[in-house]
Amino acid sequence: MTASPPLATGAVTGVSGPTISDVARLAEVSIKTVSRVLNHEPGVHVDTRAAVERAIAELRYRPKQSARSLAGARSFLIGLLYYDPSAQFVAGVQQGATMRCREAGYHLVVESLHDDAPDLREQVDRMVSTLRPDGMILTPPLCDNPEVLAALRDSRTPCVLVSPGRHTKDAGRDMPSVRMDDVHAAEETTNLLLSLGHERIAFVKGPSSQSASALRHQGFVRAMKAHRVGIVEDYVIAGRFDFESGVEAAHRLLSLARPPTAVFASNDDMALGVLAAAQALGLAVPGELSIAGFDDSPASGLVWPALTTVRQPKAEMARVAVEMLIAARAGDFDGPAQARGTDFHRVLPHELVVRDSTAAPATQAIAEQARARARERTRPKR
Amino acid sequence: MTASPPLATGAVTGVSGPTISDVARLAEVSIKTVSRVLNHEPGVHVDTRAAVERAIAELRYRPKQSARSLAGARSFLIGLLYYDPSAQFVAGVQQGATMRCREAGYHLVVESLHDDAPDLREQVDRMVSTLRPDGMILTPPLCDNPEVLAALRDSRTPCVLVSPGRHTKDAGRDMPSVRMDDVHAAEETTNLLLSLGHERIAFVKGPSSQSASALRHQGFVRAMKAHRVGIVEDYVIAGRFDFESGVEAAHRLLSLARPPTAVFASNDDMALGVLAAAQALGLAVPGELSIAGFDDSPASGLVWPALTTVRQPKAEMARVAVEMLIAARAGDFDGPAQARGTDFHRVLPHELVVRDSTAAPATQAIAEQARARARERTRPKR
DNA sequence: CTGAAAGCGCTTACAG
DNA sequence: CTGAAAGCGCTTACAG
Repeated sequence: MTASPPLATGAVTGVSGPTISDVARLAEVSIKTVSRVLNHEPGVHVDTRAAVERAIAELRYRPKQSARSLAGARSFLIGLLYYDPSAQFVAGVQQGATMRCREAGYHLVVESLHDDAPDLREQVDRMVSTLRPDGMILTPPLCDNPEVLAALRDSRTPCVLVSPGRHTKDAGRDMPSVRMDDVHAAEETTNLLLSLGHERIAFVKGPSSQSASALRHQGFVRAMKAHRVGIVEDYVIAGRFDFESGVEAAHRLLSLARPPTAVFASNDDMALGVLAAAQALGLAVPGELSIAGFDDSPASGLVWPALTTVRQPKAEMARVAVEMLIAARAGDFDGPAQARGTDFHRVLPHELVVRDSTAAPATQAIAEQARARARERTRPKR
Repeated sequence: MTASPPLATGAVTGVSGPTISDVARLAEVSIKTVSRVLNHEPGVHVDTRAAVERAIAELRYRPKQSARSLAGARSFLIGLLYYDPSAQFVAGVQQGATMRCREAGYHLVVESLHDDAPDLREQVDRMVSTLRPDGMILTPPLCDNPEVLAALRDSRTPCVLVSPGRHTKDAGRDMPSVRMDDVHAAEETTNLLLSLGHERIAFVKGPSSQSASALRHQGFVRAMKAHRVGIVEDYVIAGRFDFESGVEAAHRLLSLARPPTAVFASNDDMALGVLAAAQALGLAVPGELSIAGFDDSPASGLVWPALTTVRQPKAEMARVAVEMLIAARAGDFDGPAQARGTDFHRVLPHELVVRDSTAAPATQAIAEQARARARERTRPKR
């Protein structure tokens, strides 16, 4: 009811901002033409386009996501589903995804779901049906969860799986994916140890529930066989991808009559456990024991000595995932299905990060002596 | 044009799902009444409400965010702005925020912004005007960035600052905040070292650009003064909150004629650096040197010995932030301003995590000897 | 190359 | 306690 204060031309309600009509009025065209410019549709005269763009800039106009979403087929929202929030892996993926989304005018909605929540399907359903995201990015272990995949399939939401695992019957074989080559990376890491002169190389496996475990072990075996170096049964230990199981593995390995000169732990948390245990036992790393990890977690570069490890292309995988999602949007009802050509399943390059925890094995005498010392200190776990 | 196949009652287009009209029809009420039930408005007959809820359940109906957002004042979207994606701090905040959002029927949109991007304001503007989030959560250092704060203030978007720093003129003194008591936490940590018998306690400061630095240092000073223990000037080193500056600090401290028996590094990354350096110099931790950190980063529990540190209530702060945002929504135009009472600035309890890197100082003789040994090995940095 | 009309699925006043 | 109408700000067919 109060008279509005003098405002710049075209200014509207101070709070809700200019609309497409304001732009149309200023540019002296219809809202349909503004819409065409907004969506980069072809068939707009270059002068008209310029006029509209000028009006948009002058009014600082931004189309409202909710209006576009309600009227059209796109929501400009991409969902990221993950389980362990503290996981470095997710942080890297999220970083890549937000960057690529911003570039494309999309926004990233994140949801942390417990892998075995009773209402998991319900939670996924709710997100999809209320938000209508244009696509979903799934990280392990959710990208291997049949319940989650089924919910998403039913909703016809385009998905991209990042580092998915075993493709069982219910899994996302029919869904596009982005991954790195775990087998090859593990092979390279093993080759590094072999090339340093190690022959007594131990391997600490991950849990069988995670697909990366088998792949990394496979790479280890392949490299050893290629170099005709025997794999000692006692040198292959089952771990759980956590620090504690790395500690346990180290105790078992270092109390052997003939302990290994190098340990390849198939993720950094376990490698950190091996390192901690070795140091606690008085072994010098890498002088008396070489250790390699996998993941390039932040901690791997913060310990002493810094861990040799494998860097996963986390952000890159996410960027590619977002691109696949945006490309697959609209038009094709069965989304990804038709893209099933060359790049339905993408594999991105990784990087072997050689740092300070790996070196040539000490000469026989010194090494034996050191390990004997360690063995003495090893007490049976209670 | 083709005859639709037989479908269950009320079923609509397979892909877009049921609408509020479908629910209204099934419950034999108007859509307005369904809307009332959806929004938990009072003044709906209990029987009517029950009927509507039954219809909602039967149809598995979910209101569409975009339609609610376009028609109403809420978007059911909360934004989280952060800078460093790998930071453990952000991961904890995000975890708490997604959980609380889910409980409240909201969704979390994340945006990673570079603190000194040239188009920072533009980026914030774009997010706010296209998404119209009901609120924004800001983490350091963005919550202290005048440009970001100005953009948000202009857009009239309710904000909550998590762990904001110095309240300068342009800062968010007028915005609600959630934090922990850094001063008190640092005081407690110092008290722990003092109670173990340490008197020669060094302190590694953070960069002056970060507000936590001064607060933690203040807590250290307060504890030392309270116990009438002198603060040796050479024991207070300027760090940068990173691993490398921890290493440097350790080298400086351990090459002193009279080195400290304990080091309180004011964040974990620096404490990890001190630990690595000490171990590289052959010092036993905590036997010959006690080390305490701050943050409870994942790495702090993965090293050997595990670091004594302070756990910040990250997820809790985020939960509270989301609650403040939801509570402040609608009605009050100046949002948070009116809540300025008891809980405009909330302080949440932290936890001192005592682990294995702190112990009583070794007896004078042994300790001196150990440090002398270390001193010999210390080489001047080039 | 451009536009007028209808409609997406809700909430907001307003009326009863 | 309940509902009919209008409208949020866009895109979708469709027409010219």
